[in-house]
Amino acid sequence: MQQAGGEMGTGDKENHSSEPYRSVLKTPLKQAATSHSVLTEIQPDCQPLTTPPKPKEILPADPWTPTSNLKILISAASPEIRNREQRRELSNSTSEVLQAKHCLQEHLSGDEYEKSQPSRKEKSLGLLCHKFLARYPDYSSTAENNYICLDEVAEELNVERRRIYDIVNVLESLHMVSRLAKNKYVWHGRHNLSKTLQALKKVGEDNKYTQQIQMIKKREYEHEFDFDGERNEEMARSLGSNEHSEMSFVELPGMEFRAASVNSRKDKSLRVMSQKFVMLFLVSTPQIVSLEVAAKILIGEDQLEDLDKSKFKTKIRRLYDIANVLSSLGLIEKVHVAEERGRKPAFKWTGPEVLTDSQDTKLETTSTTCPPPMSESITSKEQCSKNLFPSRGKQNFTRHPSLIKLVRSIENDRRKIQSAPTSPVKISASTDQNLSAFPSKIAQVPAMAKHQLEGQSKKVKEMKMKLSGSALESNLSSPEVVPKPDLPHTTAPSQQPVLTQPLGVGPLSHSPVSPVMLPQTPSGVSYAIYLHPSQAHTVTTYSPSFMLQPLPCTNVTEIKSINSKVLNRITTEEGDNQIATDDPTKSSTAKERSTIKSETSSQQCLKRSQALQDSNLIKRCRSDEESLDTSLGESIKNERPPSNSSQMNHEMDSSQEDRQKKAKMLDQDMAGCYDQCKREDIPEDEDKIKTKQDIPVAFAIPAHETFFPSGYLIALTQCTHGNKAGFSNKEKAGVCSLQHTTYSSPIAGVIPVTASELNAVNIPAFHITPLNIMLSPTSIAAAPVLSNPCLNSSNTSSAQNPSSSVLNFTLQHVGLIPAGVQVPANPVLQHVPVSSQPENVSHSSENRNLQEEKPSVPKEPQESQTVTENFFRTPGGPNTVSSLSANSDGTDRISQGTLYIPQRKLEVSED
DNA sequence: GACTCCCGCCAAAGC
DNA sequence: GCTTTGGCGGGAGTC
Repeated sequence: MQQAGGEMGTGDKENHSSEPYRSVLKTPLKQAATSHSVLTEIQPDCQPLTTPPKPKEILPADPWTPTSNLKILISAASPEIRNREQRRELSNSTSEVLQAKHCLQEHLSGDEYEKSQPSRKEKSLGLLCHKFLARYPDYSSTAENNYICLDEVAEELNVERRRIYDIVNVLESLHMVSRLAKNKYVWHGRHNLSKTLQALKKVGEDNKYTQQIQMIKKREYEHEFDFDGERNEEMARSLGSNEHSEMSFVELPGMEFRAASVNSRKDKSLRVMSQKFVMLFLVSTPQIVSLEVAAKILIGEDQLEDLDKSKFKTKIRRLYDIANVLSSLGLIEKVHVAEERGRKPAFKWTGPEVLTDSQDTKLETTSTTCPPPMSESITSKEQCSKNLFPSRGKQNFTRHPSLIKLVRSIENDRRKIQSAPTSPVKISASTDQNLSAFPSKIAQVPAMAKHQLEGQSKKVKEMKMKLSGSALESNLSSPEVVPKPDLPHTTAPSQQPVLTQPLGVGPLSHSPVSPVMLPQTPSGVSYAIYLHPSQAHTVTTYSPSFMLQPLPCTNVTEIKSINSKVLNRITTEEGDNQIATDDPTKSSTAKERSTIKSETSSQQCLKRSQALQDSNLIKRCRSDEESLDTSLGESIKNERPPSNSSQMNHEMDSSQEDRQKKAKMLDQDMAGCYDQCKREDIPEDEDKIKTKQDIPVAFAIPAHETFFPSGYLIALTQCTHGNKAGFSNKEKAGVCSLQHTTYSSPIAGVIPVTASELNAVNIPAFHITPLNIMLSPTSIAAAPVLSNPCLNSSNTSSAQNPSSSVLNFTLQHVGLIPAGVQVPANPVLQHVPVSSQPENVSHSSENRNLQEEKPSVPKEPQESQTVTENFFRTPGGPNTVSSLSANSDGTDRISQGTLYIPQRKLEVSED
């Protein structure tokens, strides 16, 4: 009896006032312990665990047993059983319940009684939510009683009303329920879920949650390594002053909250938190959000400066509450992401895929979710959007000027080059909200296959094998034509969606190297940057807009090969799972990542940096020579129906045919090389942690650069073993991979090549010798992960200052000059304008296992060259970059040297 | 020891 | 003034 009194005493006031008997039913272990302690305290000589005096009350007909509570729980989970039990239970009087409980306590020892109680898990909010949801249909009908009385529900579920509030609040955030009146809610089910998710995603994009996540991760990294305190503060201020801090609850038209109370504490409301939490998933790619990041973002929106442990812990608690409900809804799933300091809790979005574009709501529903209407009116969305930020002028985000330029340029190029309906460009929608002008439907496609591809390294290997075989058989000169692995998720007729997506990383990857997905360019080229935690911040901080050299997205094999062999790793600090799209290749990359020596990466990075200049030069040249355009169009034609290539098709001449033949031959060589690479033993261990010194290197390339040289794909897709003379098999493989990557890339022209290099290789005047970059422990390397070969749209504005090597290559392939002839480098090419997209850099912390273990190509240091921070910028502004040769001897060649990326120094050597 | 998250205190808002 | 809501954080249970 005293125990009962003690329990009552510990109940909250609402229990006292309105739910007296309910508190009796709740049987947390904690209460037992409390009762015990109370007894001990009040009656020191009382045997806490001894069976209390048996009351003389009549034993209940249905005595409680150790499994009685479980039965109740089970019945609650099953609507039929639940209702039956509930009816029976409700028919019982309060006294009977008390008697039952007392009886149970009487018959069980303390331990037994505890064991008889539902375990902690059985009382979890998630299970409770399941029970709650079981009461109502997923899709309510008017015929049903959809009203929810909190008191009744609480009673029926034998929980405090407080817990019901937790559930209802989250459901409210998804507009699955709405408050009708005091203690009264209306059940909507999932009817509005698609709309809500769409709205949330839109809001999340508008709020630049992607960037916020990037910043958070950047801060984490910087804080962890204590790199730059000032920058940390700056970042903190940036986040703390985030204009989105005032974001209010997202409402759907017609579903505004009726009660003012819902907005009274909205700033910290579980509803708002829930919506923000969901937003993070919807805008992230892969759709995995760690609790830590989510909590920091949510806190940051409140008061970053007040960030302390207690607040953080509280936020985490709330996020767990929300996550439990969302998990019950089948929207998320708990996972863990491995980090250097151990694994961290995270959640993966398992709900319907949400597209923000028009008709757009493509929902891959979960087992419990029925597909909502496929289309939502834009008007509705706009209304919703207005609702979301009724009073926030700041909500209108403008595209960065550089992006506007880029978009325009790309659009122009697209009109010129891409006319086919199946144009890859269309498929590769930008995931960057800043590039919202480009529908991102396609960008979402990769995510759809994420789950299927995750953890399927075997599949990836098989795909690689297929690709390799295909490559051998392929007569296509362009990597784009390489048969692409069957992607289960690809629903679009065009091949690009999945493949053109940036090489994502397995969401669960936990390598210290954080893969960062760079925002896709409007043309759809996506990039992934793998960041080493210790270097993540460097590049992005000051070169926010640089982009990685795109790799052909045609197949996984290429990517893998690149990652494992050539160390095309991109290290930027910004961006974590944001823009990275879920690509099947991603998982393969993450899982098959092998360690690579930084030297090799450095080499390639350096090369690419130079290539960047070259690409610009090519662009410039292209504007002067139609032949270049023809070449570009030709490459495109190879993978498109002639009828669709309006501008390109009419210019097939003998020189082009010649080039195509060359391309075929080279492709075969490439395939062989590729095969070789494929055979190499590539570690699949994702968890191998690299030392900070073992820095993956990748080269960041301005976004513009990635678009340009698409027209030269044909010539660049080749890889000849002869070029690798002097290299070991692995080295050859690496070189081949590099070449493959480089050449097959639409931006092949971006790859820097010196005249001497051209002489050294047999490949069509365009060979890239592996560069060895010696990275300091803190240096950053970025590697192209994936490119969209289909995205041939080039930015003429960015075509500037090409290097002689590229020019030679171009001219040779165009037939303007003999293969052996070399055109002198143009010393004028010192600065290459590049578009910056700082805000677009994404960072994926979940995918950090990208460091390769494979030995890198031996470095052969020669000369040194210093590249300033401005490497990614030009004096003209954020959209330009200084060439690598800015501090060199005036030539456009980089044979060896030090590459400085924002406060990071890269030791570059060349073979 | 860290992670989870149940539990209920208690204050704000609602009626 | 009572009730409803729900923010919040202690601390127990779990891993």
